[in-house]
Amino acid sequence: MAYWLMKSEPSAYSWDEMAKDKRTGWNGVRNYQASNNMKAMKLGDECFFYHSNEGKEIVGIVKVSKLYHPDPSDKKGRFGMVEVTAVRPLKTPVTLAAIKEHKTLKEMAFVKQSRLSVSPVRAAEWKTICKLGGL
DNA sequence: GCCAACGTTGGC
DNA sequence: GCCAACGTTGGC
Repeated sequence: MAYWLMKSEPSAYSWDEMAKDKRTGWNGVRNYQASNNMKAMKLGDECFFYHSNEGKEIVGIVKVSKLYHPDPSDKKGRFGMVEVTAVRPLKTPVTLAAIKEHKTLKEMAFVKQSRLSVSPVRAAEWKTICKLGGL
Protein backbone atom coordinates (compact mmCIF):
# COMPACT_ATOMS: atom_id res chain seq x y z
CA MET A 1 0.00 0.00 0.00
CA ALA A 2 1.46 3.30 -1.08
CA TYR A 3 0.55 6.87 -0.29
CA TRP A 4 0.41 9.93 -2.50
CA LEU A 5 -0.50 13.58 -2.57
CA MET A 6 -2.51 15.22 -5.32
CA LYS A 7 -2.93 18.93 -5.78
CA SER A 8 -5.89 20.79 -7.08
CA GLU A 9 -6.73 24.44 -7.22
CA PRO A 10 -10.07 24.85 -5.46
CA SER A 11 -11.20 27.22 -8.20
CA ALA A 12 -10.70 24.38 -10.68
CA TYR A 13 -11.82 21.42 -8.57
CA SER A 14 -12.31 21.65 -4.84
CA TRP A 15 -12.68 19.08 -2.09
CA ASP A 16 -16.36 20.01 -1.83
CA GLU A 17 -16.86 18.97 -5.44
CA MET A 18 -14.81 15.84 -4.84
CA ALA A 19 -16.99 14.88 -1.87
CA LYS A 20 -20.14 15.54 -3.84
CA ASP A 21 -19.00 13.62 -6.92
CA LYS A 22 -17.75 10.71 -4.78
CA ARG A 23 -15.39 9.68 -7.59
CA THR A 24 -13.63 11.60 -10.29
CA GLY A 25 -11.20 11.05 -13.13
CA TRP A 26 -7.93 12.84 -12.38
CA ASN A 27 -7.36 14.11 -15.87
CA GLY A 28 -5.48 17.11 -17.16
CA VAL A 29 -2.07 16.25 -15.74
CA ARG A 30 0.53 17.35 -18.28
CA ASN A 31 3.72 16.50 -16.55
CA TYR A 32 5.67 13.30 -17.06
CA GLN A 33 6.79 12.94 -13.47
CA ALA A 34 3.27 13.40 -12.15
CA SER A 35 1.90 11.08 -14.81
CA ASN A 36 4.50 8.44 -13.94
CA ASN A 37 3.56 8.68 -10.29
CA MET A 38 -0.03 7.93 -11.24
CA LYS A 39 1.17 4.99 -13.31
CA ALA A 40 2.71 3.56 -10.16
CA MET A 41 -0.52 3.77 -8.18
CA LYS A 42 -2.35 0.61 -7.23
CA LEU A 43 -6.01 0.10 -6.48
CA GLY A 44 -6.72 1.13 -2.91
CA ASP A 45 -3.67 3.38 -2.58
CA GLU A 46 -4.62 6.44 -0.60
CA CYS A 47 -3.88 10.05 -1.52
CA PHE A 48 -4.06 13.34 0.28
CA PHE A 49 -6.14 15.96 -1.47
CA TYR A 50 -4.33 19.31 -1.32
CA HIS A 51 -5.72 22.72 -2.16
CA SER A 52 -3.09 24.76 -3.96
CA ASN A 53 -3.08 28.53 -4.38
CA GLU A 54 -6.15 29.07 -2.23
CA GLY A 55 -6.11 27.48 1.18
CA LYS A 56 -2.73 25.81 0.74
CA GLU A 57 -3.75 22.94 2.95
CA ILE A 58 -4.43 19.24 2.91
CA VAL A 59 -8.17 18.88 3.26
CA GLY A 60 -9.08 15.27 2.59
CA ILE A 61 -8.23 11.72 1.63
CA VAL A 62 -9.12 9.90 -1.56
CA LYS A 63 -8.27 6.42 -2.78
CA VAL A 64 -7.41 5.04 -6.17
CA SER A 65 -10.48 3.33 -7.66
CA LYS A 66 -9.32 2.91 -11.24
CA LEU A 67 -5.79 2.26 -12.43
CA TYR A 68 -3.76 4.43 -14.74
CA HIS A 69 -5.10 4.65 -18.27
CA PRO A 70 -4.64 7.11 -21.14
CA ASP A 71 -6.16 10.52 -20.58
CA PRO A 72 -8.66 11.09 -23.40
CA SER A 73 -8.32 14.84 -22.95
CA ASP A 74 -4.68 14.58 -24.03
CA LYS A 75 -4.88 14.50 -27.80
CA LYS A 76 -1.23 13.61 -28.16
CA GLY A 77 -1.72 10.54 -26.02
CA ARG A 78 1.28 11.18 -23.85
CA PHE A 79 -0.27 11.43 -20.46
CA GLY A 80 -2.58 9.27 -18.39
CA MET A 81 -4.95 9.54 -15.50
CA VAL A 82 -6.41 7.54 -12.64
CA GLU A 83 -9.82 7.65 -11.01
CA VAL A 84 -10.07 8.47 -7.33
CA THR A 85 -12.89 8.10 -4.83
CA ALA A 86 -13.47 10.35 -1.84
CA VAL A 87 -12.71 8.62 1.48
CA ARG A 88 -13.01 11.24 4.19
CA PRO A 89 -12.15 14.85 4.95
CA LEU A 90 -9.56 15.73 7.57
CA LYS A 91 -11.15 16.98 10.77
CA THR A 92 -8.64 19.78 10.77
CA PRO A 93 -6.96 20.78 7.51
CA VAL A 94 -3.18 20.62 7.66
CA THR A 95 -1.68 23.77 6.22
CA LEU A 96 1.46 24.10 4.18
CA ALA A 97 2.75 26.49 6.85
CA ALA A 98 2.35 23.80 9.51
CA ILE A 99 4.07 21.24 7.28
CA LYS A 100 6.99 23.60 6.70
CA GLU A 101 7.36 24.14 10.42
CA HIS A 102 7.49 20.42 11.05
CA LYS A 103 10.94 18.92 11.32
CA THR A 104 10.35 15.88 9.12
CA LEU A 105 7.34 16.91 7.08
CA LYS A 106 9.21 19.83 5.58
CA GLU A 107 11.27 17.26 3.68
CA MET A 108 8.20 16.00 1.85
CA ALA A 109 8.46 15.69 -1.91
CA PHE A 110 5.65 18.13 -2.58
CA VAL A 111 7.30 20.81 -0.43
CA LYS A 112 10.66 20.40 -2.11
CA GLN A 113 9.22 20.21 -5.60
CA SER A 114 6.46 22.70 -5.39
CA ARG A 115 5.43 22.39 -9.01
CA LEU A 116 4.88 18.66 -9.00
CA SER A 117 1.14 18.01 -8.86
CA VAL A 118 1.23 14.31 -7.95
CA SER A 119 3.91 13.19 -5.52
CA PRO A 120 4.70 10.22 -3.30
CA VAL A 121 4.18 10.37 0.48
CA ARG A 122 6.13 8.20 2.90
CA ALA A 123 4.23 6.08 5.44
CA ALA A 124 5.65 8.06 8.36
CA GLU A 125 4.59 11.31 6.73
CA TRP A 126 1.12 9.92 6.11
CA LYS A 127 0.70 8.95 9.76
CA THR A 128 1.94 12.28 11.03
CA ILE A 129 -0.40 14.26 8.82
CA CYS A 130 -3.37 12.09 9.75
CA LYS A 131 -2.60 12.77 13.39
CA LEU A 132 -2.28 16.51 12.79
CA GLY A 133 -5.51 16.35 10.82
CA GLY A 134 -7.39 14.85 13.73
CA LEU A 135 -7.87 11.37 12.29
C1' DG B 1 0.54 40.80 -8.96
C1' DC B 2 5.20 39.34 -8.71
C1' DC B 3 8.69 36.22 -9.27
C1' DA B 4 11.39 31.84 -8.61
C1' DA B 5 11.56 27.28 -10.11
C1' DC B 6 11.32 24.35 -13.58
C1' DG B 7 9.41 21.87 -17.63
C1' DT B 8 8.90 22.18 -22.68
C1' DT B 9 9.80 23.70 -27.29
C1' DG B 10 12.33 24.61 -31.26
C1' DG B 11 16.37 26.44 -33.74
C1' DC B 12 20.89 25.32 -34.66
C1' DG C 1 21.97 16.90 -28.39
C1' DC C 2 22.50 21.55 -26.54
C1' DC C 3 20.58 25.58 -24.86
C1' DA C 4 17.94 29.94 -25.14
C1' DA C 5 13.37 31.41 -25.05
C1' DC C 6 9.13 30.80 -23.44
C1' DG C 7 5.14 29.18 -20.66
C1' DT C 8 3.17 27.50 -16.40
C1' DT C 9 2.76 26.59 -11.58
C1' DG C 10 2.21 28.03 -7.14
C1' DG C 11 3.94 30.38 -2.90
C1' DC C 12 4.30 34.84 -1.07
